[in-house]
Amino acid sequence: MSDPTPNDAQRELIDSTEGSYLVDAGPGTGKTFAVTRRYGRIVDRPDVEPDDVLLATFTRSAATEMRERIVDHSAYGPRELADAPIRTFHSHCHELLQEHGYAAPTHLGLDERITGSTRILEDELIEAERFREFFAGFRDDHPEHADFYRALSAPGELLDLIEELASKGIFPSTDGWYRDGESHLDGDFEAFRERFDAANQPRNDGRKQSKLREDLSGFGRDKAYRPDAPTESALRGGRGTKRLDEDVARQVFYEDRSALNSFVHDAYVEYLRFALRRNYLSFSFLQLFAFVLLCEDERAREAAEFEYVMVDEFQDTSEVQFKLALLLSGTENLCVVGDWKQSIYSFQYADVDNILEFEDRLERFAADLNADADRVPFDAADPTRIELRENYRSTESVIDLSERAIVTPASSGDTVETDPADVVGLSSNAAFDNTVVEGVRHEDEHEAVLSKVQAIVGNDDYAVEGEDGEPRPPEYGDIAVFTRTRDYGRELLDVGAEYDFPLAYDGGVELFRTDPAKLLLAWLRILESDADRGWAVVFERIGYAFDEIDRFLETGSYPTEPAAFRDELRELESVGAVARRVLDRYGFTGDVADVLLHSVQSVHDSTTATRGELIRFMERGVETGSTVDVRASAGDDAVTVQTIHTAKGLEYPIVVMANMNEGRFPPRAGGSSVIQYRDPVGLRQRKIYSAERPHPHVYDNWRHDVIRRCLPRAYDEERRLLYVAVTRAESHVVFAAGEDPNTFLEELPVAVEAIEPAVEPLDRDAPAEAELPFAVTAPNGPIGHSPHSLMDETVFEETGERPEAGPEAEPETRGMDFGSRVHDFAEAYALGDDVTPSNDHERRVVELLDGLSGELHVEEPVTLPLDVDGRRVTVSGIADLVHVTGDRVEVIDYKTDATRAVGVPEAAQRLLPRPRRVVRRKVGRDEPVLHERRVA
DNA sequence: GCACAAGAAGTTTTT
DNA sequence: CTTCTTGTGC
Repeated sequence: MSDPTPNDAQRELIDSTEGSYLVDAGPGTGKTFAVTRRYGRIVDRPDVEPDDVLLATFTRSAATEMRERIVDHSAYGPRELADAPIRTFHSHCHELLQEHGYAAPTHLGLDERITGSTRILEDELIEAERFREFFAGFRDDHPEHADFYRALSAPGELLDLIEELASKGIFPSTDGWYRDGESHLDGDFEAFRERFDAANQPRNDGRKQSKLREDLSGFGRDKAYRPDAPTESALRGGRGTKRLDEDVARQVFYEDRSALNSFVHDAYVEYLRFALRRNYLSFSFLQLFAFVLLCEDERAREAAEFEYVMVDEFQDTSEVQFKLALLLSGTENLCVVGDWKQSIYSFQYADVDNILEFEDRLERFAADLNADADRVPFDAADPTRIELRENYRSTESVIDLSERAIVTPASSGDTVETDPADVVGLSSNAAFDNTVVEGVRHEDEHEAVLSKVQAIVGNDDYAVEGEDGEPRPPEYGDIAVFTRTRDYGRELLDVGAEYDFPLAYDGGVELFRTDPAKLLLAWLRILESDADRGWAVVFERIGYAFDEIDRFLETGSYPTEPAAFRDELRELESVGAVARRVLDRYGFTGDVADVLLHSVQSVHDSTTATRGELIRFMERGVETGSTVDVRASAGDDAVTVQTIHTAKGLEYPIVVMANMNEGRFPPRAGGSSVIQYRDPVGLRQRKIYSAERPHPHVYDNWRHDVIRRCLPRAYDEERRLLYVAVTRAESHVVFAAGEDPNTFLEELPVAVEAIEPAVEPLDRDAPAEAELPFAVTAPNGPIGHSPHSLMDETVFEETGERPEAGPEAEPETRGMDFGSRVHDFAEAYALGDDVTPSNDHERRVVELLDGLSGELHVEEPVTLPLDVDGRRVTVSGIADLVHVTGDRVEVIDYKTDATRAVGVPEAAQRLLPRPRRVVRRKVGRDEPVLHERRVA
């Protein structure tokens, strides 16, 4: 890739070892090459040892790669560099705490200690479990925060908030907030007012109302505000008014948030204590304590300081990581390397302003850290900027396209702030430029992609550079298909499997929604309680018809073979052994099965969960769609299918950017959290619960509704995503869309051709989507939907007046407790168990369920719009199985174990989904890479 | 050209 | 929860 002889800019970076540097290193500019050479140059000096130089990376694999390349080019061998500080921020913090961190918690007022046995909890799923456990105890101990428990829909929401605060360096202490944390929570009115004013400017020379006023059209509709909220017309003024009153900024910014602050504080600090007592630290807390340690313990700081600090992929760092880099710098020799255009990890708390506003932040953070002690250099830092402009990967045409992409609007109302002139332009080093940039379009998107790929393979028009530097016709392995979402990738894989198309998926799989997981869950349920919901799955898998299954379950006399297998499982000691036997029984041997085994085993080991808890853990995994990574090994001549995020850092001769057919973009994850932190307004609450009324009542926060429209969502990250995708390509870029190309595709200089997919489907009758495109009538009531929805306020809204009177002694009957109790009741009732309602809520549930008789529209996952008293209520859940026999279709929801059989209109029968094909793929001998995480 | 309302359709990414 | 579309009315 990059030439062994550095170009001028690389030379400058390599040679400039003293002082502060901000390096703009675009894709393919030989960044790793230059950074590793720079490192080598520094440590090869007689007075410098590897221990004097910190090279911080974002990922372990990047650290490994750096280390290897340094070994190749410096006087040091692998052994001498084995312990050199070339690491991720996280592992360095770990190291630091091991060495000096024993008393770190005391600086926050905590009595607990960090010891050699304190473990790092890497697994987010397990952390979520732990947090759930913590929060249950916290609720019991702190009844004073009851209003907030009602406000949260799940504890995970609070964990997310805590992690976000930690990523920004906002920490609690036992008697308040650490350093100036509280001021961040309170926000910055002046900064907010600037944004308010910007959004409140009338447009078109004053002829048109401000964006803010327009967005607030319909203010309060479908909302329940407290009585002190202004009416829509009071807020917006009468018709023809062009802007909101200036004073609104003040009104919405200032509200009493002391109870909120104190709730978040208490939960935060107690969770820190809980984690320490359980002897574990999460990734975020690792950084939190490292920061506190370096701030408070001068001796530790001095011992931890480096003469040289380099940070790779700086665009991916969080605020706290930036500050850690400063604290770890004993001199001004700080060099950060990155590319703001490739910052696509904001959900991971990466803060693109670290690099975009590097100079400002450097000055500000250094001043903050030095406010009450002399902690870091950089008092008068004047960082030098170095720009790497030579691109060794892509053709000029591809680079041009990418530089258009980074300034292309994502939607019609989107304004691009970036000035094209501010983008550091790259120049290509490619031997030849035969680049094809084109778009294809057909409503059968997947087929369109596949047939386009077929048209490219072996086609000289799409020649790529061979090993010898000469053009050669492309192969499958030269092509990568990128998508923004995992789902699209999996769909493409499913379609590809029908044609035996050589596709290799690389990325996350929704583990607990796979067949192996469902069967394992079923057997665990059988072992736990001989549960019908377990047996039903097992019998269905064997192939029994539903009436037969019903008979088994009713009589309790099971076929001998599965019953014998159950007895065999009962003999096994460990859950791991059970899992292995179950997976063996069904011949699940692929990557998914391996990862499942590992996952189940590790959860069980590390939380000492009982089997029952493991079952609930898996159930939650099904509900939340937890994913684990499965990486296909390269080598085979196959097209790589992956998300853009997964593809970052990689390169392919030909890139197909699929799924370019959505003009709209999804709301930001976390946007729906009830309690959230946002710059510059601090901690805010979207919904407010109040115990003042006889029945605790939920109000929407009108202030929040105004505030959030002053902080509009920017599409910069979508643009950066597109930029990352395009710059992966060496030679050719193809965009693929469905019927309607999105704004990106329309705005880019790409000819989009409507094509006829040439891949002949094996089965013309197979529907493109697993959906029953017809309405069916529910035979007798409620069975078959998830009672989850009964937690939903709308159900109560829709079914009549909310309960006014009631036992006042139950202030916590709403919110989570209420939800789960009603859920349990509803589930039991829906399943026909012999339960009788014991309070008004449950009576209401019975009334609701009995009253359901409307039309059912079944999809997968299921969304069931039901008519209740002529009004529409949406009830959702997951259908695990759509079973088709002849002219009947049966829908099962494993969670409720509910089944529903309905007749299918003849005309619709050919549209029925076929049983889902299990796609299994060889992934070579490599161990599957396991990265578990939650998906909100 | 602008204001306003209502409906429809989209509903992540993962070190 | 957001954006886009459509239709009505000033």
